[in-house]
Amino acid sequence: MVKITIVEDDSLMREELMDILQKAGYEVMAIADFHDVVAQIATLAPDLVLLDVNLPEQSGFEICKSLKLKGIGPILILTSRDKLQDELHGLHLGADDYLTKPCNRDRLLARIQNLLRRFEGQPSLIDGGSFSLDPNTFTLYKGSQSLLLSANEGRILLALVQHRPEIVSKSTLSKILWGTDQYIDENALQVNLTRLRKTLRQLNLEDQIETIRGKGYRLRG
Amino acid sequence: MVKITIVEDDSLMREELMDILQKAGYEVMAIADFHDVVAQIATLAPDLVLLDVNLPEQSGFEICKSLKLKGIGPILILTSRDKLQDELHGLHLGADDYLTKPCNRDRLLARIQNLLRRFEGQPSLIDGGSFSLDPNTFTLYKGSQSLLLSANEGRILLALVQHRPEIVSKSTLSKILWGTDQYIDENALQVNLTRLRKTLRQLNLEDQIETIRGKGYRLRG
DNA sequence: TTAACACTTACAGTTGTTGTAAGGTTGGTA
DNA sequence: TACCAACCTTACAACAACTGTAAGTGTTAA
Repeated sequence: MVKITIVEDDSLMREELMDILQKAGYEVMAIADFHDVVAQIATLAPDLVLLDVNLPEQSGFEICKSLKLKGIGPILILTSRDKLQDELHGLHLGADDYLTKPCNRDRLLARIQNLLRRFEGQPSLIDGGSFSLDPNTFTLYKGSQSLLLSANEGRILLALVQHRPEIVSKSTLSKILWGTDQYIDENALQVNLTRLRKTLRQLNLEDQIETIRGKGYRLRG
Repeated sequence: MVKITIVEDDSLMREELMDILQKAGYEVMAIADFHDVVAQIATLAPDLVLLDVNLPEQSGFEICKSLKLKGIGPILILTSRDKLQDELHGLHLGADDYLTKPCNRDRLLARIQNLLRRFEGQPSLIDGGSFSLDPNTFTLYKGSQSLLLSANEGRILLALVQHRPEIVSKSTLSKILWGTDQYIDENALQVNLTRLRKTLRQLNLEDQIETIRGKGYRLRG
């Protein structure tokens, strides 16, 4: 069941939206308390957020920005009038789509469907700053390019991405590769790092991995 | 340099769009010949397509659909009036955003920026209906799951996806795998199909490939 | 200058991918 | 029901990719 969270202070409008969405088969939750909206939404973990920009406590734009920073899903912004400034502002803050009130039922549902489709089929890639990594198949993406990492390359890079931008010790990497940090084969690890760097060179990402002498490795950014 | 391709038959409008985009720092290319637009765009490999739906030769919607099937995106659709039906139709065909003409300069640029940002980190996956395929690494995605196909498996599935839902003949597949349809090794192809199906079973996608006796294979949907 | 640390390259064992071969199953037709 | 062509499955060996080992060459900081 697809979950949608509505953030709208006008109770009449809110009821109408809930009604439309529920009849369309969505599981709808509305925010009633406008303190700390971002935390509430994060807890609800909806598949889509319907966000009015005119709110009592906090600007909808602020909320939009915070949600995007937390990597929370598609956001459809609602605004009362066709304010161009509002629209531009919202888009720049990372809103995924924009709709003016009062809104046509079919248009609303079409926009929502479109957003959900866009995000649903998307794999859950891990953000590495200037690239993304599929943690499952170790497919590496940069812009529209993609390439495959071998199992060892992928496991090392994944560890680095997950700890970014902190240092990952050799013993940690050793544990990841061979399940133990007891008897580290320093050289084997080294060879695998060389191989990873060589592969990353294909996407001009070689200098992303930084060596911290005596400590380990880390990803820039 | 970000490349944008404009598909617009009204030369006045086209010039204006080109001017706006060039002044904004984009590398702009316009389609002049409206035969086989999709192939032209594929060759240009733009970072974004600005597509008018009212075209002489072929419907903009058809082009939109074909582009999406080829994994080319993002697509910003232009339409003359605020036709709700056009908008809904476009969104359902996978357009990524929608704008009415005549369009405000700032709004156009904001929409484009937004689309580019959205797609920047994103890999260009090809939509296979209930799954997506990275045409480069042959990584297969379904929901949040992903797995890797071998080279042969990937090439077969890619061909099927690109022709969906039409039938792909054995000789076509043979040409894709071995560069020739002259001396088809029916059995070798068959074995590769069995292997692909077996792999797809892991994501419950096995029955996606349908056998058309005497003709070839096709993807459902 | 030196010793510890970091990096590179080549080689061989292992694993995964692919075409071949041989036999089984299915579906339309008489 | 019996037949045949089309389709499917499995096992095997040749081939390519990945990985650890070994034996070196650079680099850094005291």
